[in-house]
Amino acid sequence: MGTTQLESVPEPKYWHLKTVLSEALDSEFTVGEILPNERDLAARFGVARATLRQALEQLELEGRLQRRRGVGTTVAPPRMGVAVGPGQRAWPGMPGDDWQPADCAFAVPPAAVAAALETGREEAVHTVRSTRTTRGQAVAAELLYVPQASVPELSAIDAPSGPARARAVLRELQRLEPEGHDSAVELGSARADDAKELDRLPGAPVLVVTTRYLAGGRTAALSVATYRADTCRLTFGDSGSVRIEDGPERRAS
Amino acid sequence: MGTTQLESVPEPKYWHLKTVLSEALDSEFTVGEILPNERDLAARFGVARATLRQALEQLELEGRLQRRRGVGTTVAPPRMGVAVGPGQRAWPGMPGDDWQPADCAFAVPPAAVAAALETGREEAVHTVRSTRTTRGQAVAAELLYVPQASVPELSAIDAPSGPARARAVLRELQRLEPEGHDSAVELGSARADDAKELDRLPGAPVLVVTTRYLAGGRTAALSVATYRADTCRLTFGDSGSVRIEDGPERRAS
DNA sequence: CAGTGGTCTAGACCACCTG
DNA sequence: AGGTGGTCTAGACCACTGA
Repeated sequence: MGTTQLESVPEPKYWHLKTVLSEALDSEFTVGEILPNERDLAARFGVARATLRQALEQLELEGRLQRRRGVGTTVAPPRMGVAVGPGQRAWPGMPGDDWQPADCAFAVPPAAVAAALETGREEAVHTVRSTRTTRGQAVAAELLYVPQASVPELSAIDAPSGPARARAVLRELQRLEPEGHDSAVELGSARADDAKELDRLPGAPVLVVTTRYLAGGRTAALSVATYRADTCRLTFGDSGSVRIEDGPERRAS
Repeated sequence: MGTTQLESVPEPKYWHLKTVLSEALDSEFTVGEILPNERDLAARFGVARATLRQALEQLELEGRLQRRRGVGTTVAPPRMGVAVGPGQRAWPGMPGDDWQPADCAFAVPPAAVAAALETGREEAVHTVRSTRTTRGQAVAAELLYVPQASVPELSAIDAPSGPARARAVLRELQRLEPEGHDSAVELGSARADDAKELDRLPGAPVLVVTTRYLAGGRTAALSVATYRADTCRLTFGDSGSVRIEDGPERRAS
């Protein structure tokens, strides 16, 4: 059959829509500008609102848009680079980092954490909750798990919880000799509590950075940090960060 | 008003559904097992198919499920750790890495890449396309941009494209004195070509690792590697990788 | 060819924010 | 109170896989 198949693989509407919108964002909008609302946009492009939303969701995932319920959709600024490698917070609680301890508890951690710490299944550990703020915006929430064995000097007679306790745990931790650390990054979705701290809805995409701190031949502490995937670019490395502007210049129409 | 508000913030159906399914996956399914189809599941839970799909999408994003059109939904194995830091491919083309060069072109790169390489806006660079395979599965697709200035010995008289050319570029690159590199990780969605190589649909969530290779005080090469976010956990660090099993044991029902 | 997940529609109501 | 994005429904058709 000599039929040449032009456009034999029609791309989905939402995909085409995303491309069109993306180009419009580059050429006709400035950072912070608000877009027309979803119902208007859908009508303008002649698609159902759900289809338009599929395109907007992708653009938000890529950090191009920011949507807030009750407010509207705005053009997002370029993602900010956030250092997570050596040099930045080589050891938890180092001065000068932008982490703010918020609270502390002494409780049995999730089984996965207990396994990594090599503690018993029912053994309680110090759990420090912190928040990382960059340029005035909360970008990450962290849970730091510290076995009692790592901070033997720490007595339970002080406040068993609260910010003061959190700082006490970090202070003790710093007295150990750091022997290094290693990290892993993976995609996740924000739990309800993390979402609240990050000013996002539950289920928002996040980059989960799991870091193991080594001292005395053991895992002295384990950090699980949850970064906003929409606004952050995590930088690793020994000599500054890669600075790739993401796309053509953004101009007003 | 003394009305205590129990359940004043009812969680969305899809969120509750996700929790229920997640627990079921832990307790009643084994890795690789196929779930009932979406229409059956939706009926079983008494929700619309779109709502059920919202829950499945989240679970897939978290690497718990794997869905394939025409086939079905299966329980995904734990994510595999993939090393992207020092030690693994300290310099592109090192022997023993699991990257496979596929092709090469000599073309003008995207503006963002040209800026990072500090090349002219219209200056063509060598562009090597590679694929990374781990345990028999394609996990990443990479574009490596190499300015002509980094490989001056390379003449254009050999094959201007193809796998042989790709290897030639990498070979020349290895002759430079590596001075380090730095990387950044961010969330993205797969372009059509990357999606095809990774056996995913366009728009699938990916982790984009941008690495700048330094030599002679300049950026000698720039790598943009696209990793499957659903199946990969990227590991960095100097002493092995963190191995966090993600959740309770998985058993058959 | 039957069955799967992927796309799309046209509605409805809800939660949240701001004036 | 009015407008925004977020959730949900009950359908329909399409693209792909495998027997």
